[in-house]
Amino acid sequence: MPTIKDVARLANVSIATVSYVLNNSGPVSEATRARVLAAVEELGYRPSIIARSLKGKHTHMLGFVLSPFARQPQDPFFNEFLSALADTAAGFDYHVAVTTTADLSSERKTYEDMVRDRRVDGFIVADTRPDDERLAYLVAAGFPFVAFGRPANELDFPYVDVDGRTGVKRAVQHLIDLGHRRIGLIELSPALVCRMHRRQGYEAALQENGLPLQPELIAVGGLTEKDGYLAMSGLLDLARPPTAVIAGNDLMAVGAMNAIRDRGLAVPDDVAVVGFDDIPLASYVRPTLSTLRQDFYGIGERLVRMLMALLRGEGIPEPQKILEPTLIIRESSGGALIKG
Amino acid sequence: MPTIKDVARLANVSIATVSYVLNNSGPVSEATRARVLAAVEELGYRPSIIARSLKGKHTHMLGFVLSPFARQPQDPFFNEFLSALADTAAGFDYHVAVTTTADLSSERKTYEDMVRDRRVDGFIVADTRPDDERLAYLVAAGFPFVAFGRPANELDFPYVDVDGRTGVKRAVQHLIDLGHRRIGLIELSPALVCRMHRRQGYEAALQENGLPLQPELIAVGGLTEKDGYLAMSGLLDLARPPTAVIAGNDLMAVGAMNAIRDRGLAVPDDVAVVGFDDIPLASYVRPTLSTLRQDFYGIGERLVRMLMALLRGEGIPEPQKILEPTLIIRESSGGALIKG
DNA sequence: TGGAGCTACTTAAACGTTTAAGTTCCATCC
DNA sequence: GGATGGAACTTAAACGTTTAAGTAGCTCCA
Repeated sequence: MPTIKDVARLANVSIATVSYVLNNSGPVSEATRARVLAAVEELGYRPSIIARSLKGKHTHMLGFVLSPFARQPQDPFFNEFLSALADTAAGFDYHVAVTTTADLSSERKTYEDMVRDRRVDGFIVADTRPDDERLAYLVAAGFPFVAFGRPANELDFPYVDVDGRTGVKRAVQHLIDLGHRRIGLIELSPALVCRMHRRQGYEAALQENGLPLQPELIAVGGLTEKDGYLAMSGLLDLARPPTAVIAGNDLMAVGAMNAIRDRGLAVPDDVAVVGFDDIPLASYVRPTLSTLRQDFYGIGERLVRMLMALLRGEGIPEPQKILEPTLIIRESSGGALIKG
Repeated sequence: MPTIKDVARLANVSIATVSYVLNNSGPVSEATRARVLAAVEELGYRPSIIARSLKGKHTHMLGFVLSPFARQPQDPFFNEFLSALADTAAGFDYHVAVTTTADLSSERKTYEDMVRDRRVDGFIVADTRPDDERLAYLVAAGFPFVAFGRPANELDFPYVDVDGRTGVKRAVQHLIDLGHRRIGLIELSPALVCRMHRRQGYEAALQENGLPLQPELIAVGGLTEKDGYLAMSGLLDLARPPTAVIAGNDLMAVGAMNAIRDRGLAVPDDVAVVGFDDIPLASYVRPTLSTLRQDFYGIGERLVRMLMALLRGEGIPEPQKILEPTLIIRESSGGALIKG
């Protein structure tokens, strides 16, 4: 591996001049520049980012820590999101370092270690939580980061979030328009901030349509297919079960569909189902799943751009961006039938 | 951020002594050791891996490049696999750097860049291919790596692979035992080495049972649900369609099930289906999918251990390890019915 | 009594960059 | 014609480690 010294020797200049040429950071004559560049080419020289990092105080690495939730291999969000992170970072000559945490209790330590070891220049944090230790730590430490999701409290940091309130409201309206009056909600895990906004959208839609809020129709869900299955089973055990249900994510929606079918009932004829996310599974499953689409790739891309701006000390145009999810009507809500 | 100098000053020793204490690499008296350790503790000192890397020539980073195939967000393999990589690497104080490539043509360059920039100490390569440029380059460059998948040619490197031949053979036998005589095969993309072994397993099983090999029952598949759907549609268009089919992966198996259902036929009564992988989807889908389970997490873990041994210059106990997939019998093959 | 041979250190060079500070040379100006 | 200034360089320090080489002091033995 040739170093800057080899280049300098070959081009008959000092290493400083080579550095100036490479970084366009000093006055160099055209002739010398050409000579240096030729030497670089001939040797196939590439500067060592390690040496560069030692001087420059940055690692050209972005950190992404898989939360104990996201580590559940069922969660396909992470696939598309991480591709977006890596893709976009590459455009800035950055890479993404992925880490895991065994459990919630060691999570904070993982972040601390990454910061103290100066492994990364900044973090992308996903799935904000109420009382989020990660956010609290990073804000307190003044370490650069951006998040997918709003804070539950008044912490100030750049984020991108999806407007779950509007999304769910729209989905409930869709079901109401189809004639449903008893609409259930299978909630996301309380460990996620976005659960609150979705609940608000549910309540707002009922209220606007003069429908009563019936607490028994709101089921504590979770994240996985099994969570959705169990929650739906509970709803079906009700004296008067709902005729439609909205799930906190597609995985739980599929679980709900399975629970409905296992009771000998049909989707959407007996119970209509709407999910949230639009993971690939939503279109594989039969009946295909109506859902609220989140553009995970686009969100990841936007987050990296925000973080890069932050690292460069440039201003972030829209430091707190809320995106609208789009309602995708497929078979499971029965909406397509009405239209056809 | 305190440096080794601060520790040395506080402990009243030279920086070399601090380094010796930290690395257990020199003779130090107990008293001095205690003093240094106390100073480290008091300052919250952590060595800079960057400075360490500059001296030591290693980055404590492992590289994983998402291939243009795996980047298809449908592919859930990558989820579990990457978690395993990150988890296991963390145990060795290593991290995983994830990169993407836009297309096949730029893939080799991505590896070259990572190597020349000394970004990582070694690579984990997934999904080996016939004429694999990545493997050819890494072997030629003498850069440390391990692979998930065998080479198609005679390249020598450490790998873990799954015995697709035995797996598929067992699945075909399972279908034959259930009475099937016309068994179709929806193949994986020809871009994957493992396609060949699975085909061999298919042919071997037919031969052992005295069944003729009927080329029209072998469909060119691919990777996605859609590929499986199209391939199955083609098989169903045959004058005498198969009564059972094995797909190269679960995604295509689900596509095949959807194609069968969309024709008004039933799984497994009209056509039995077996997949490969056992991704979470396999148990969500109805009927649940019989499949050959690959332990992606275990494979990732093993690969990292192999790579670490390689980097440390230790010998690798089983440098070319073939794992057996296990046949998971669920509803889609009709096998559970017979048992019940 | 004067090494030899240890232990327990310290000194200083090295890793490959960036960059502040210095040097040389030449053109320009009063 | 000497000062001024700028262009085009070079020198050397610095980033935070590791480690080879050096040194001081001690014990032990011939």
